Amino acid sequence: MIDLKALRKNPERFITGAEQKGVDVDIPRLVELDAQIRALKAEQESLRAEQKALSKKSGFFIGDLMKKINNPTCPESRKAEYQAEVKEIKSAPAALKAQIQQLDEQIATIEPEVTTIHLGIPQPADADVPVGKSADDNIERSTWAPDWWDKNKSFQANKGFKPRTHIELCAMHNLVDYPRGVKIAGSRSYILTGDGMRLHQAILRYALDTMVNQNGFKPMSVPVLVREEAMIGTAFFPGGKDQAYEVNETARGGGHDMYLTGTGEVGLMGIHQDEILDEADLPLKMVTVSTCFRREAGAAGKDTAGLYRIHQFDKVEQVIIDVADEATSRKHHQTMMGFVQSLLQTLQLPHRLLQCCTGDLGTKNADMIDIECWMPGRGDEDDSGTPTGDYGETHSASRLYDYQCRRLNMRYRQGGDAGKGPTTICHSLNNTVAASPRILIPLLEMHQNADGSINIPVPLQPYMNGQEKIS
RNA sequence: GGAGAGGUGGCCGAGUGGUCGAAGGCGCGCCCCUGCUAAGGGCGUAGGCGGGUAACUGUCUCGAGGGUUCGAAUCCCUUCCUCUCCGCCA
Repeated sequence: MIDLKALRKNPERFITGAEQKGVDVDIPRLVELDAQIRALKAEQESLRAEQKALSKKSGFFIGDLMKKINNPTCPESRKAEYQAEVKEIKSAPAALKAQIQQLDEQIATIEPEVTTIHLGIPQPADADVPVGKSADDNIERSTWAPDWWDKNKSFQANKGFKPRTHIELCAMHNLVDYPRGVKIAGSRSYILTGDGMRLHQAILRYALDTMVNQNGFKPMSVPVLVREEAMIGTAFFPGGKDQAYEVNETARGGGHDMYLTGTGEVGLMGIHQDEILDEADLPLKMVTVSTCFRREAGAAGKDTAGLYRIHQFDKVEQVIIDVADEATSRKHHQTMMGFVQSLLQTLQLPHRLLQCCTGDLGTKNADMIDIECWMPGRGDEDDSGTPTGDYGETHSASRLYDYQCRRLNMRYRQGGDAGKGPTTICHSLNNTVAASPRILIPLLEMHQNADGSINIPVPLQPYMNGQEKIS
């Protein structure tokens, strides 16, 4: 959610920002309605002030008269007299009341539209984010590959044999059971079996442990079934509503519909919703591992085979909540990406950093860097029917300034809730640490041997009881 | 699922229709007093929105939403949440 004060001051900035992100939102309309609503409220407030003053002045008189009237010993003739007096005293505030109510109605007709437009305005991208329409306009910033891999050569040229896709490798070693997954849960479902499940757990645990033990993040277990407020607060709703599974509890008499989260970010960011944090406690660095649910609406037919695009997966997610300072936010962004890069390096996975263009940022981000791993089984096939490989997104690092925390009403100041001085809305960032089973794709494909066996990267071996190979 | 109790400021806790944004206590901050640690005294201590360069000021908020009333923390309705007991249960 953007700052309305900032909008009043400089609507052009937000209009341009929305255009660059390809978001259709009527900002001039909001500016107009905002002015209207403020004028109405100002008028209403002055009426209220008058009403209150009158009420304070006459309250005791009325109370006193009412007591006399209600007294059984009061003669009827006096009662009528008192009643007339009460009626007169009441007439002035009563008239104000009607006016106030009328203004209330006017405000109520405008307010929903204001809220709808307000929530729909995207955070303008930072000036250094390239302007573009779609993922095609994203820009590669850097690449990394282990010594034994030359990214300019084919898989065969690098390793001396043709690659099997992760689908073939999974079938070969019984790592995944797709048909039974589909039987249970429908398309895009799967069952990790045996070493598949072990490897999945190993990478998650390795990622979590690294963040906690080496990088100082606090591990959290958070709800994945949440209220709509949490989805709106974290800015996934209203825009992404069709991407989330809905648990329709109201239809069966429950209090609230619930939603399954598509990322642990929702739970982590929701923790301190509506709180005033102590500046001394910042930054908050938290990590969670959670199951993520995504409907993948609109992706029909895309990446249907394998583990790439699925409805349910597990993800280790990192977030940082800190003071409202651009330089600090930018620094955190780099640091968080650094954690991912070194993780991928220890796993010997070639990858690149991709600067997302304005059109690919999503509404809430001022900046977003995707990290993509090289997946030999993706991409076009050559003449012999062998895939030529391609990068596939495995991580996404977002920088949001105060856009998300404003919605969450998450603030900080000296001394926290009981402290003094002005409150400031926090800045937030989030970044994938590892999402599995998608990360298994490059892991299996890059570490396969000519005979189809798969080397388990050294850091994961302790999590697999010392096992070095899947064969 | 059944029965009951309750939601007030950072915390505890008063307040059942009128000057209550809310007594009192704790905590916290500043100051004073006091020659050791301790104790005492004074003042100050909610957030949002709007207006003002500012001092300041208007308004809203006592779980949430709605209603009654000239006036609601206080009355009515709805709802959410928490706690206790029973049942069930990973």
